[in-house]
Amino acid sequence: TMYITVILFLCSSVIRLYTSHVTEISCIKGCLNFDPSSGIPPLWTSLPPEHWTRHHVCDWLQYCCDSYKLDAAYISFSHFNVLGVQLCSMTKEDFTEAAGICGQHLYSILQDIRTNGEAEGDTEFFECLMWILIILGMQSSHLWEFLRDLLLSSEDTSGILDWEDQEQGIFRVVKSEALAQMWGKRKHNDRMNYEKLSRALRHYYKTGILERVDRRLVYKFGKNSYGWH
DNA sequence: CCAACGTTTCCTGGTT
DNA sequence: AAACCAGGAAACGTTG
Repeated sequence: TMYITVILFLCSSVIRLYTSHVTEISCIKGCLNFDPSSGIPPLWTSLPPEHWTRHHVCDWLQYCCDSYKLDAAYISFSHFNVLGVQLCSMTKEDFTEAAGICGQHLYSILQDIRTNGEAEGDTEFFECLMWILIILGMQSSHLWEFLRDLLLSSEDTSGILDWEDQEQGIFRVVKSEALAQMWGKRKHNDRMNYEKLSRALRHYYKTGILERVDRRLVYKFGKNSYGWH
């Protein structure tokens, strides 16, 4: 239970963080600079260049050669048998001496990483996490999960949806149309409204996902829902 | 291509 | 009167 709760919390936070920036999964795929099917991204991507070991520097060179189609024959690898700190202190001239025209490319790539370093490391981390969640099929796409995650998130939901009694799983829809808009956004459907959302919720009564509460805009999680305690 | 699933859309009629 | 609620019926998109 603890494990599931932690995973659910992580999922909802990461997904919410992401859906606010990215509208489509394909977008996320496009942002990634590594092939998810071949495993995790190289370690150096999550570290600032200043902290790279000789090995990281080597990996980075290899990556640059592959990704930017640089000819390794022009690169004097002995010049790059250095620590990250030393690599960062190298001037553009040093790079040119070590790898000619490729050196200038490498120099600008490195400077780019250094300037965007922190943020890139962060987004990279979340992209990676996001991918893992998608691969594990943990992106909740069902309406009741969407509501549950919204209720569970510490994020300010601007009083759109609130617990009435979390122990019993009773919650209240505060701003019905705003909620419908959020759901519509998630499903890329701008024609969504509370009339239709509530119809979908009423379908849940027969499957035990929700139980009826005879109060306007109040719903209750049923025995076939989980993760809201 | 099929079928099941989870809605989405539309609707009629009733309640607060 | 506006906003909700109850479900039937059928269309729809995704997934297995």
